Amino acid sequence: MSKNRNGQIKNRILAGLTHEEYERLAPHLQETSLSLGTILYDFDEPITHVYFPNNDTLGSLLTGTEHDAAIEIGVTGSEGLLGFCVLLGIETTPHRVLIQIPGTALKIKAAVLRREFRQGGRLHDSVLKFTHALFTQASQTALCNRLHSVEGRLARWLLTVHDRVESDQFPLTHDFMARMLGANRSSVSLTAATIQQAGYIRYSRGKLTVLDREGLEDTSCDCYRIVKKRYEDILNY
Amino acid sequence: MSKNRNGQIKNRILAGLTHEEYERLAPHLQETSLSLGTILYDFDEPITHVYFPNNDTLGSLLTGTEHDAAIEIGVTGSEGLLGFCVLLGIETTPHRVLIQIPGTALKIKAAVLRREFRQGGRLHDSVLKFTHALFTQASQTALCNRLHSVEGRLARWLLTVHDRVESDQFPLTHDFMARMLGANRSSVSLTAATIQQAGYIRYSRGKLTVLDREGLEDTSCDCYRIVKKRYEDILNY
DNA sequence: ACCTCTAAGTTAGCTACCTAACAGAGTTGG
DNA sequence: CCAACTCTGTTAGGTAGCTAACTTAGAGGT
Repeated sequence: MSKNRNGQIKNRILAGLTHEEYERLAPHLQETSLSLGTILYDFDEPITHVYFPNNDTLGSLLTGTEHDAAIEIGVTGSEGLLGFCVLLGIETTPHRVLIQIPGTALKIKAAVLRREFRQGGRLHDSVLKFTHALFTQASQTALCNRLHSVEGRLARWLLTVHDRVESDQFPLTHDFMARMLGANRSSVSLTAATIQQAGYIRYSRGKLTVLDREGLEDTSCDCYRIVKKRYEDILNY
Repeated sequence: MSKNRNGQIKNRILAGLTHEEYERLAPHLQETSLSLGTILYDFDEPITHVYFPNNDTLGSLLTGTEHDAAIEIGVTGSEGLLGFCVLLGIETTPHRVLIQIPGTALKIKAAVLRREFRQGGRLHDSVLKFTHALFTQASQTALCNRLHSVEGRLARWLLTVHDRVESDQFPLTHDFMARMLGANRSSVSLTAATIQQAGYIRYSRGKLTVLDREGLEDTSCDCYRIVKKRYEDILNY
């Protein structure tokens, strides 16, 4: 259990709580492992539990319609929490949340967390800041989806994922990336091949390795840099 | 001044406050008229004042980069407030906010509003619900920008604007719509002509009239309906 | 009545990306 | 070791919407 000593808490929101706040929540936090592809929440479903990802885990927030495949509007790792919107005053979520990089998280009942949130302390403030950061991510994605090429978007996306996991290698197929980006699988294959030929990444049958972040940053559209800067400013990285 | 009697308050957040809350804020609220094209906030600028639009006024939230023109990620009318993110724990905004339909709003110092927000009453809860609603709007726009045609997006956008103003007619040029949608002006002109020929709208030199909402709803992508439903659920319309 | 501006109509040519295949290569399981 | 499956490579053909013009038409000012 990553509890008790603050240094061992792998989630940044939990790590930022006061001792008293943490002690109130600790008895209710339960370490859970989240496997690849798990759908934690789905559109308009009620949220009963909230998850604080550790720094090996990544969740994707997706938006959809009845006729379209769902596409990603943002990702959350150990800098935030999954299911945040249950704290904003409504019990359902407008997003599907998918475990993109498997790992562990601390799970808590929504009602318990809401009670602590209502106290208005550090938890409250951190959650609102995180919400703000995630909002900027979604906003920038809206622009990016409209104006930027598959190549720029793919590089941005890889950097965003890489920032949130411990390893340079993670499980990822072209098909999955295409679905997240709302692009065609063949377009992603062509683009990924280009990026691989440039030596920035290597991949094979669902395992992707980041080799050259600088190269990816040059390939990415500006959105990566913009969102990263805002995250730093808002969350005091 | 739309003060004192609750029935006269044209902004839904203010109208939903308790009598005590409203009385605390009232001395600090100042009615202001906002003219077309005013930029209330710009990227990464500090927010000193927050605005509660009356139901004749509409603000656009834009996202941008250095190299691209700014595009819209959502709109806010009398259901919300402009400058909400100053309440989420950081003084700057990631959005440019532009007055799209001119009208009036109640203006208040950010510091005063923040103090009331921290009390944790109705204002607090309403602002968070509004934030949630706006988040769903931005998320859906991210999908819409990626997957839907100019025609669907334009119809969606017209309905979204129309929902938030009193009149069927409002000032709007093709060029402006194109910039909001992140589309080309000529594409918008072609599409607008089609919609006009169908009898759903009429326009001339910057004045647009909505003639047939049902027609527009048929032309729009699903995003309009989805976001409208979520707004109703979240804000209890 | 004329000039100037801004809004909207229109067109030709281009391109990034999509759709829809099929092929090959690695991986897993019986 | 073979079958079945998953992941990636690749290609041909189509198209929505872009770029970049030029044209036409109201509206306002002098």
